[in-house]
Amino acid sequence: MERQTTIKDIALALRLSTSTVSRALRDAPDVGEETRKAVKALAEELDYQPNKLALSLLKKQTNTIGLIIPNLDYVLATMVKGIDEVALEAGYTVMVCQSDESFGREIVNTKRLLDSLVDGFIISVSSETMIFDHIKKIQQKKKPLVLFDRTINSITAPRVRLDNVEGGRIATQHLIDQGYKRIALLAGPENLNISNERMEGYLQTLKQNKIKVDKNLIIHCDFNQEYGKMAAKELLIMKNKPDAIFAISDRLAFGALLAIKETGLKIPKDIGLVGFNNDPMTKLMTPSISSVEMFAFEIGKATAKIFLEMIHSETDMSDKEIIFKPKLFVRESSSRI
Amino acid sequence: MERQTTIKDIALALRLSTSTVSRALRDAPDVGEETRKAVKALAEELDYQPNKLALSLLKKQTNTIGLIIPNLDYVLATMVKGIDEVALEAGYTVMVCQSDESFGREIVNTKRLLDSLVDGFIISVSSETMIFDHIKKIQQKKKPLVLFDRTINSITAPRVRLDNVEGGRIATQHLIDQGYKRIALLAGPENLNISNERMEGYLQTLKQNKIKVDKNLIIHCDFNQEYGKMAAKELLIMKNKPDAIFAISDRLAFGALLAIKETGLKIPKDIGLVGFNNDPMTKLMTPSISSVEMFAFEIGKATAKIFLEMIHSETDMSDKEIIFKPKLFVRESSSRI
DNA sequence: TATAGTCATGATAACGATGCCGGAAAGGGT
DNA sequence: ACCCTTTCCGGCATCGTTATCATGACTATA
Repeated sequence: MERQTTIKDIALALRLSTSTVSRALRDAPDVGEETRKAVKALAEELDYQPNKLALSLLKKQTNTIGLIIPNLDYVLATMVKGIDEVALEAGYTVMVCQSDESFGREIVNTKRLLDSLVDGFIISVSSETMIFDHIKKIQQKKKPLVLFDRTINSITAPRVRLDNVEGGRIATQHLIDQGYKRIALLAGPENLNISNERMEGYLQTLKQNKIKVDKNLIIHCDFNQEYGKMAAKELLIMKNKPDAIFAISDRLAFGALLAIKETGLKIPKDIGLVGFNNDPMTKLMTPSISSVEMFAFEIGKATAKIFLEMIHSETDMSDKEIIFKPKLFVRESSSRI
Repeated sequence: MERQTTIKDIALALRLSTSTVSRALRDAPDVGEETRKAVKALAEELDYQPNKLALSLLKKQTNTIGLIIPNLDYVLATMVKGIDEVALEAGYTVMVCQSDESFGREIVNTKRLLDSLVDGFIISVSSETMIFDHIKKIQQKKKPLVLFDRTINSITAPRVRLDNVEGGRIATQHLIDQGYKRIALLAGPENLNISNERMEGYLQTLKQNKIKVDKNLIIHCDFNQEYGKMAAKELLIMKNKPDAIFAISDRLAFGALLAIKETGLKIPKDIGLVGFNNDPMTKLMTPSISSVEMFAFEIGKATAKIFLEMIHSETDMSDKEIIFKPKLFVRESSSRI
């Protein structure tokens, strides 16, 4: 590791004080025109780069955002891209940590990021997370915190998310409109808000349409193809089996698709299927799968913007909430009219 | 942002010097048993966390790895996971930057990471990158550098990658074994090693099997479903069209699958298809797509391990190269015997 | 009893940069 | 000739930590 040229080197070479060099480089007013030029020329020549560590230590600011996410699937990767784009633009670097859906790792991650003195946090919690002490600790230290996608009600912080209830609603209503009567729900982990909200939309819509809710048609499982397939199989061997499945995530829908194919049922004639996330893969499946778009990239960008606002303004934003409206993309898997 | 408790606070409270406190906390030998206990107790009480910035400044070491990748698709996300796991274990934090397949952004990213004084770099280049000055600059500064997946021949640095020639070979041989005669190649961007190596395997295998190479059957395009679909269409409207397609990545294969379906050709009877990466989605397509597994997670882990070795040992490792052997997973899209 | 050798601790410099204060030199006005 | 302002620059403290050296007290040894 080569020694970096420092302000001191320049000062020494030019017989100036470090103060003057510092001022010259930052275009401060109190510097003679000639010295300024000389300093800049030498800095250029020696490829001088200010040492960010020294600056961060002094200013108590690292220009770094700690981002904690449960995994890197299509949706999250897209959100990360949005966050990254806005953050970079504003001169911030993002440190991404995957909790891998594990509560323990999420805690370790927050601790590490806290230790490395990030300026703040952007978090989407793991599916295991039910205790929030680690998140409260962030707030105790008065670090800016924004929650996104998988938000938490018991934490007071700005949040950016989809209107998941509405998402559940439009998906369910669409299935009803297509004439499906017994609509099953492949729900996600029970403690996640996004699961419960989408389920809420599902329940509301059934009620509005005077369809009785059958609890046997609701199955909770982790966001994973295999589990999706198993859960769907369970549904399909029921005596009074569903004629449609609303999967709370496309990955579950993919699993369900496999299960349905194995039973030999025809989609969308015998059974309808709607997913969630609008993963590009939904278009490619046979049949293509209807899905709810959640504008992941936009959510990412909005999240980063709020974070930056929080950093730069002093006003309390803890009750700020940005909610995106979902949009259903209808494809073959649910078009039988 | 709350003021963190420092070593000075503890020293002041206990009427000790900062030196003593520092020693006590680090379990250095020259400290009285009682003072050590007192210091540790107070540190615990005040929730003292050593300031990493100050340490980094002093030690000229940030325990941070700069990771530059072209995107976050399935393969890269998996590799990142592998890198992350090993790095975290060793006390390193990874700063992930996406170049988004753009040469310009790759340069900006290296610059930023260089500025933030990461301890070294792990890079997989963008598909646009053909000039490597920014990478050479990293080496000039004597920062450890490991290339992975998409490696570069003209840069002397340890690399971890798949045996892509072999990957091309087994895919092609498999198609030949299944009786396909006119095998087309959906190649990636022309300047990427992985493209050319997989193509090399394809060409070698054709020759070994005494099949004449038809250049019209080779189409280069970016890693993107849409392009894959377009390219495949081009192939399928040829007068003397292929009876099999080997796509250099699963995303291209997905596109090709769509194109084939639109023409009404039957897979695998009329036309065979093999992809690359063994994306979990290949299993879910109808028909399921044969694909070459590239052990992304293992490549990620190996990459991080080499990086750590480079950091910790002084020996020159620039000629180290770890090559993983690919494995073909045969599925419906190419099983016609 | 003098001397060397522990042991526990303190003082100081250093990492690289900035911010504040103070001072010299030059110039202008009366 | 004096004072005041402006211009330009240096010195010092600071951020939080560790490393090195110095110091003082006490113990063991001859």
